[in-house]
This record gives sequence, C-alpha cells and structure tokens, in this order.
Amino acid sequence: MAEEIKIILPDGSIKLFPKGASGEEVAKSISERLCKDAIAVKIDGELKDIYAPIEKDCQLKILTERDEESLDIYRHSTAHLLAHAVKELFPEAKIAIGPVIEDGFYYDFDRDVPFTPEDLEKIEKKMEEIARKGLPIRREELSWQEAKELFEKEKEPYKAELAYEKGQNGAVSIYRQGEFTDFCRGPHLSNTAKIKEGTFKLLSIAGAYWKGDEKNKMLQRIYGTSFLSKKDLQEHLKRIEEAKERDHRKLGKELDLFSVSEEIGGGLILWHPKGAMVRKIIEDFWRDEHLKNGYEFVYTPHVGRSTLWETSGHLDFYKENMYPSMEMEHQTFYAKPMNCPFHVMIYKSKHRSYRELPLRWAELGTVYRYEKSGVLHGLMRVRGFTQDDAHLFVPPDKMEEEVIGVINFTLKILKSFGFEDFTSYIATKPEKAVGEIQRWEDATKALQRAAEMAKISYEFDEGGGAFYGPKIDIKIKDALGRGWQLSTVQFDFNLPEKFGLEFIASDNKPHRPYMIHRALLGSLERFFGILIENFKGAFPLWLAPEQIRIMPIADRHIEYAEKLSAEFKSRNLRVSVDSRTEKVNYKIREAQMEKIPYMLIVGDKEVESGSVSVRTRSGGDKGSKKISEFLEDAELRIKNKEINLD
RNA sequence: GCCGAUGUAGCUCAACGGUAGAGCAGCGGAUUUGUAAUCCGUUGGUUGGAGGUUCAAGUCCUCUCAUCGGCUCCA
Repeated sequence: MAEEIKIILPDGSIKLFPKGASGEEVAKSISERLCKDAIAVKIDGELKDIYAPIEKDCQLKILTERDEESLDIYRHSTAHLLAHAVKELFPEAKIAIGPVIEDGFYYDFDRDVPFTPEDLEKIEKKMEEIARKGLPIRREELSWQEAKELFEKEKEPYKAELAYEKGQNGAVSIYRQGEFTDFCRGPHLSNTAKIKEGTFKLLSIAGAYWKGDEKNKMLQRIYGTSFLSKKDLQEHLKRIEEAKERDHRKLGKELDLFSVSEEIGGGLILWHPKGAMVRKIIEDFWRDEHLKNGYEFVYTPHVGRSTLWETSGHLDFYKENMYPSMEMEHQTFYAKPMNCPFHVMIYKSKHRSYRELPLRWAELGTVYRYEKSGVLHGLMRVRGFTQDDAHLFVPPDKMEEEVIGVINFTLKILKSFGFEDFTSYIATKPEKAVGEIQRWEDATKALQRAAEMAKISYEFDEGGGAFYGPKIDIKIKDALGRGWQLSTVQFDFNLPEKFGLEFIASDNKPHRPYMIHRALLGSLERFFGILIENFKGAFPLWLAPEQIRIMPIADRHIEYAEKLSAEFKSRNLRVSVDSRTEKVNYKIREAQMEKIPYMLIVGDKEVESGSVSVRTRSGGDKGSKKISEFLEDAELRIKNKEINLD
C-alpha cells in the first residue's frame, strides 16, 4: 500500500494523497476548473511548480490569477518564452539573464547584430507560436557541475558562468520547454500554452551591461511585459500612453515653460516667462514658509577656490561630478557642486555661542554638476540646478527636536503642493564612514523618531548612507502612482570635522555642533518637472502662470474687459485680455490648450449687468457671476491652494 | 561614458539616390463673432554640424553634437 501524506488546504480542510502526488492532482481533486487555472503552488510557504511531487505532510495553497505571486511567475515564464523565441529565430544569440521587474520583465542577449523594432514583432509572433504548441515546461535538478557542463555544451557561456556562481550553495535547477533550456530557480507555469495570446507585449530594446557592471560587455536587453488577462495588459499600455501625454518635456514645449538649447549645452535649462512665473511663485512661498519656521537666508557665490574644495574633501570624493577647474591669476576655481562649504564658511566667520544655536540657513543655491551625457533627461536630470538647500548647525542636546521639526516642515510644504502619499527611507551607516559611532546611532535614531512622530512609513536602507552621515529620503507618489524622491535630510559628520566647526557651550568650552543638510523640494528644476507631470500641465490656481483670461466677444466689450483686468491686477491676480477680433470659440480653444484655469467671457449682457460669464478649464461653462462673487471664490481657492476649480 | 534609435520650417510630420512639401503657428487682408479651430492670401529651410562617395546626397559612408529608450550613476 502506498504511503499517504496529509495535505492541509488554506480553508483548514485536510486531504490525504499518496506520497509523491502533485499540486496539479490536488487541484484536480477539488475541481477541473481550479486545475486549469492553477499557476503554481505554495507548499509550506514556498513557491513550487504545480507538477512538483509532494513528499511529506504540508500546508498547500494553489495559486491562481487571484494571487499576487502568480503574476511574477507568469511574467517569468513569459521571459523564458521570449528567450525561447529568440533562440529559434536567432540561434547565434547567447542568453544571459531574464528576470521579472516592476512592470514586466526583460531578457538580456549577447548578439553581434542589434535587434530592430521589426525583430520584436517577429519575436512576438514566434512567442505566440511556441505558446500555442503547448510545450510542457519541466524542472530538473542537478549539480552545478552538470549544469555548467550542459550550458557549455550548448554554447551558453553566460548561463555556465551563472551555474558556477549560483551552484556554490548546492544543487541548481534548469527548466526545459521543447528544445529550449534555461538556468532558473523557478517556479514556472507547467505549459507554454498557459501563456495566453494577447497578454504579453515586447516594449523596447536597450543596451545593458552584463551583471550591470560598466566594465563588462554590453548586452542587448529586450523589455516586455505580460499580464494575467488581456484587459490588464491593455490597461497597462494605456498607462504608458498616459505617462507619455504627461511627459514634462512635451508639455514644457507645448505650454512654453522651458527649453534646453544645444547652443548652450545639454542639461542647462532656460526658464521661459511662464515657467519662470511658476518658479517665482514656488520660491516666494518657499521663502515665506522658511521665515515662519525660524530660518534665515544666505547668498553665496557660484564658484570657489580649490583650497575650499580641498578642505571640504569634495576634490577627493566628488571630483568626477564637478565641472573642470578654471585658472585665474595663479589660483584655481571650481563651479560649486554643493552649497555646504560656503555655509560652513559663514558659520566660521566668527565665534559661535550655544545661545545662538541652532542656526538655520537657507539658500536657493544654484549648483553645477557634471553628469554623463547619456543620463541627461529634461528637467529631471540636468547639469545646472537650484537646490532649495539649507544647513542647520545644532547643539547635540537639541538635535532630535530639530530633526523632528525639519521633517514636519518638509511634509507641510509638500502637502501644500497637493502631495499626500509619503514613504521614507532611512539610510544607515555604510562600512566606510567617518564620525563617531555614537553620533551615527543617535542621529539614526532621531531620524527614525522623526518619521514615527510625523506618522509616515519608513524603511531602513541598511548601509545605504553616505560616508559622512545617515539620512532620510522622503518619496511622494504622483497622480499616476509613480514615486519621486524629493526631500532629503542628511547628517554630516565630515564637514564640521574638516573645517573644525565649534561652538562655545555653557561650560565655556568648545563643542562640535551637528550639521544637517536638507532639501525639501530637491531641486527646483526636478520639482517643476514633477509638478508638470503630476498636474499634466494644468497647475493649481495658485501656481498657474496665467490664472484668468478675459475674452471680450466684440470690440465694443474691450473697454469693460480692460477695466476688469486692471482691477484684477490690482488684487495680484495674473490676468490677460484676449482682445483679438476672433470668435469666442477660437479664444476658448486657445486658452483651453494653454490650460488657463479661468476664462471670463464678457459681452453685452455682462457689460450691462456688471458680471462675467465664467468658464473653467476643467468644468466648462459655469454661467454668469457677479464680479465680487467670482473674485471671492477665486481668491479663496488661491489662499487655500486648492487644486480643484469647480 | 556605454548600447541602440532618431535629428527636415517655430511646432507636428511627408519626400524611390534625381527641382525639399503639407497642416498648424506667424504675417497681410476680410469677418464684430456667446462657451474647444471663420475665410482668403502669404513669408519661412545651408535637411543638427563637419568631411567623404557619386554626374547627382535629406536619402549612402566616416566623424561630431544633441535628443529619445535603456545600462551605469544620481537632486
């Protein structure tokens, strides 16, 4: 009599099966449908292939489309299908790795001839063909030596290398489907036919270094994605389209906000009047809030002598990110990549007493950094940018309080721009670091406490801090659910040391202050880019470069329009009059495309009754309103920084 | 920096190795208009830059710059 094993299902029920039964059989015993839908199984919390024999009593869960883990398995099998198709079409291509990533998967290949977009179509067709064949996908376990030998025989050097590396902890596994064999941990779907037509798509081709190392050979990466249903894939493709529509580079051009000129150089931003207006409003707000929160402002130069950067250490650890030097009268200067040494020099300009600490010095400081040409990207990654920087010099006993204050201040500012969803990352001490251990621990703890007090979620990035101190980075989510890192609060144990910063405490002895760098918005360029994408160029009323456009219907209404305009301007509203001899439809269409929040149409009726006909960019015709009524409403929305107009 | 793609009028895009074109914008004129494009006319280009192949180059080749998708890196 065959030995029996007990299988506990998620609902608590227990079933008996002969030893060596598979998840597939268990599923079948429950229903045919479940068996057909099964993607993989979870045995005692471990993901396994659906056909894997079960050798002992266990808890078992059959994963279907409804389970979160299923999508990754599905994608991973799609990646194998991709590699399989490529090998059939281009046998000379060597396969490297093909993992699942956030929105899909990729597979790296080594092939002398580059893949073309037409190749992608061919590969996709071949994938469908292989899927339809319904090839069983089967796992095999073997020693790493066997695996290495196998892949060497198949002339797959990358796989052989992986077999050697991964094999150092014991046995490894491979998966076969038809003629195709891949080195893989699994689990996988049980059959290529389980990958349904219309659920996957190849998206792009890109270069990628083997193992992500610049020194290694560059391989060709094919990106793709797959979903458990056609509908999910379609939705994802729509999201990609939506992201394209929101691209700040596209909108920046259309709305005449900024540009980059080849003549000036890549990564150097020209802020056009409308973009500059938004920036001015952000800056004004930023300054006002800083004043309210106990900051003082400083201004510092754009360049500084090499001796400064030697003392600060930047020429040691940051040189490859700095613009090359400038020589002048036997002295060497560098454009600043950071503001901190300048602020430190202000600190050092006289003796500091504990009575004046903490000092909080803020500056919208423009810095220049050399970025490799290939990484430049619109406003998001540039070579000259303005940080909303500040440095805090804090006595140890006020350190924690100060950190909590900074985090709260940060969140308040971010919320003003309509961001609500925050996550944070606390980066702790890396192996190579400067500063006393005690200070690292105290500072890290303070960051953690601040995150807790502010009620934002946080994760530790162990060892992820800079060598000079721990930090907390705050990420926001935008309207499309994409994460962006904006704020950062970093301790610096290096500069106070290097520059010998001190303050005289009540014991009449010199002590070393804590120095904290922080930026709330990150840089004005990147922040502006994020705002553009988040709002799809339709800035909230308080930020809109032009808030109101008045549209007289005929020439005889211009006088009235101008009168209104003058009155609005005197109340600090940003308004213009479209007095061209054009139809109202024409004027509206233009204003609408410029995403102007309010359109006020004035004709005979309005002139007579002293009113305006209000139209919003989002809600269309709002009907006629008394001027005072309109003003009151608009001004309230501005004051409250409301995003909605209707 | 590396791999690949792209670069044509202000913008969006056409043009088999054989005279560079369209729509929009701009400009001129007509139209005095009620909630997303009124009509007519018209200007505009060393085809990113530099070399080369060819009787002939926007088109083919080399170099270079920029942009795009990634890699590495990052505010």
